[in-house]
Amino acid sequence: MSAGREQGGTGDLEAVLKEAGLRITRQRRVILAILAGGGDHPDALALFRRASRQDPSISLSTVYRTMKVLEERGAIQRHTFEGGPARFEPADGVHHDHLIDLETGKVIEFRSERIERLQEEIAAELGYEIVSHRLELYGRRRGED
Amino acid sequence: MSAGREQGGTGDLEAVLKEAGLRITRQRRVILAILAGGGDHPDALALFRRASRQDPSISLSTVYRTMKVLEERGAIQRHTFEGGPARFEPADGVHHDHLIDLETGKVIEFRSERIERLQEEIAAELGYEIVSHRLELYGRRRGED
DNA sequence: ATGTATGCAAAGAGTTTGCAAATGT
DNA sequence: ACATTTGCAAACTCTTTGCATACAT
Repeated sequence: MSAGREQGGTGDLEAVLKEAGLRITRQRRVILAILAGGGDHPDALALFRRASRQDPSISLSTVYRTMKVLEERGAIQRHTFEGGPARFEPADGVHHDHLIDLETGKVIEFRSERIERLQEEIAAELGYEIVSHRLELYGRRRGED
Repeated sequence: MSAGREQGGTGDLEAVLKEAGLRITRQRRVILAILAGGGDHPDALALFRRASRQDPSISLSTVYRTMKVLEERGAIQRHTFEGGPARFEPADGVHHDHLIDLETGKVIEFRSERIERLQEEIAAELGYEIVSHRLELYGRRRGED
């Protein structure tokens, strides 16, 4: 099992847009920078608030539209954790799962080859092939409370 | 790994309400029977439509309210699969995970002790204890398409 | 110059809630 | 009898969309 995340450069996401023939607008530049630099998993509203600080003209619609475009290109991932709104993170190529701290909402990433393999086996036994999957652990720090 | 579900009797859910000092109304009786007898994972609207057939006076609010009450008592589970609305199933005591057929939306239940154990290990390594978790495989039948 | 992206306001899906009337115990 | 539950409509949260204007290329 492994945990942690590598910071992707800001340019990665802009490159995705450029290569798709899409435009790098002032708003998108701001949003992408936040997404690439945050290292966390903000929802649309959080993104909007952070972006507004740098450019008060940005609208929530643009945040959503930008997320949609990036998601379609596979440049970001959209997660819908229990209950809450969708949260976004830059796709770092390697699939990983999430542990959500129930007190703080903080998200810890991890990856387990063994679990990945087991999932494949299970799907195969049931006669299926996996297209995608989602493993989320909701927990609290040990020795708290 | 194991798959399948056992049918719980209709009385189970009514008993939960009774023991909680809540009332068994005509509407609840209908909704609970559908839930217990369906063997599937209907969303609120599906539940509402099926219930309406037996009792056209039932409202969607009542479906939602009934789900909430049962969920609070741990008698049912609420799942929010990718994108869609919440879907409900009677809690059969033993935790299980889900494989969702992407073509049909059908849900197959399974349980893997090994995965359960691995999850615990991972959480422990990260310094957490698991409160709940969610493992969903999205796939398509092999040899199709 | 041209098509793309934007902000705004309105609409949409899913779910919850306030209220007065109905109903289970 | 009396608290609980109901149906209805309105409110709410999150997200998408139509449209006229602004902007990147």
